[in-house]
Amino acid sequence: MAPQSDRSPDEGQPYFGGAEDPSSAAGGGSAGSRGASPARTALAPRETAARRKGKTRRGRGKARNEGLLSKQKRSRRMKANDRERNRMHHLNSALDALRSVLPTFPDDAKLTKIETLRFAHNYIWARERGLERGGGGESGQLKAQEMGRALPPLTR
DNA sequence: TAGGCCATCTGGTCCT
DNA sequence: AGGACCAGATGGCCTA
Repeated sequence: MAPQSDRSPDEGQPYFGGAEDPSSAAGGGSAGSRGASPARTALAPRETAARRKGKTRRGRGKARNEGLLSKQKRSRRMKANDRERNRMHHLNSALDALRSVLPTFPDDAKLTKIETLRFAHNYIWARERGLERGGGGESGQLKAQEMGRALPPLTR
């Protein structure tokens, strides 16, 4: 995974002034393919595509009150944005770490965020059950497919 | 084209 | 005062 190094602090360009800010990169995220569907298994990360095109995710329009904000307020906002971005990157890193220990089928399938959380919950649940039954050891190693069958209440 | 997923921005709230 | 956390809004990318 690529923590913050993924994006330089400079990329947190202010957008107060303009609608489109080409200098800012698309987020250093994840995403791509999703679980079960075989068609979505080996896709290039979305961020790459976004960057290639030099697209930006900037702009919400809402508080785009150009120049109305005081300099101090603006700089505070920019800093807050930066922190928020980093915070989310940390969160995503943790999610990636979680993904990496979960069995998926096919192996290279990438779970979405919500799928990762739900699957982790199910996985823990299933393993606990396995241990309870004295299976322990290798029998506790559930395959992703099996996980799909014996799912606890929390599924979608 | 619609729907899903995601990154980012933003303002509010709570905490230190 | 400033940082962390959160949820809503927005818009881009991708797949069916």
